[in-house]
Amino acid sequence: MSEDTTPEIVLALEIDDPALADRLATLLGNVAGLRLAAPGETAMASVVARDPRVMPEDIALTQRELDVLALMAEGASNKMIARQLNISVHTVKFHVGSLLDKLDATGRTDAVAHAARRGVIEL
Amino acid sequence: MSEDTTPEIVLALEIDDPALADRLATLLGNVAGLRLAAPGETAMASVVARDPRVMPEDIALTQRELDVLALMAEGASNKMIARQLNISVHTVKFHVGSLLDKLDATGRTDAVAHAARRGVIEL
DNA sequence: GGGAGGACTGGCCACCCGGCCAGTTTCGCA
DNA sequence: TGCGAAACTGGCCGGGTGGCCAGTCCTCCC
Repeated sequence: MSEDTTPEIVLALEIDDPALADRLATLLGNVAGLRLAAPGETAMASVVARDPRVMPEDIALTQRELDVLALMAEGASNKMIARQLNISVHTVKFHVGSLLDKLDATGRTDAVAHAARRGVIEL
Repeated sequence: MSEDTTPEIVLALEIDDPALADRLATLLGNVAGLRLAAPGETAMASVVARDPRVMPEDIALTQRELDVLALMAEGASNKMIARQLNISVHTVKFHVGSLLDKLDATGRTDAVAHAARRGVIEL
């Protein structure tokens, strides 16, 4: 069938590491049906670095901590989280405390930022 | 040098759109020197969707607000921000208030999350 | 010269946050 | 069967946060 519909995928490279970026550009540049985005062009998808700094899973958050963390990322207060999860504010504080500890954060804002950086949560 | 170090690039697909993900998987699956990551495998880079929310600067934050925002994302308290920027805590609160307003956030955590989502700051 | 906006500062105050102490139940596992 | 981990709850309290009021300096622009 003729490819007049040309479902060509435009990919952007967003890689800091020059070496890796170069290799990717070389490899991806020769793939039919795929094109690297021109500077400033709007791409359909991007290739981003998945840096090797402490990958998740070694953080080991409990399910409940994940619940609390997700609501924290929404900007919810302890009171709101308590209401949402049907637990007391004290319990929320308990989980928040564990999160600050495990994520090595100084406060809830820092905790959310750290978690997002490590891919534990998605903003 | 010989290629015993096998510089094979491991790519992860993090695309929500099933159609796009499928096409990418097909295209990228046949590229020599490149491999798609197995589920759970640590990838060197990821292919992510470049959603159309082009993050325009319609938010219009002042330079000072950006300064404060950046430090907020680091988990800094108002006091720390004041010290860092050599201004009073009151002024920091003033800027934080403007930030909450402009970013439509309920608190500093929410503000940082919103800003990160819109690409105003990088975590 | 007068207005508008930005940056900056102060006081005051209700509320929230995080850390400390203490306790309970439930569950899985050795 | 006992023991640890997880989840849950309470009181207390110092300090942080955010919203309100007020004001002073600038600079840019009509």
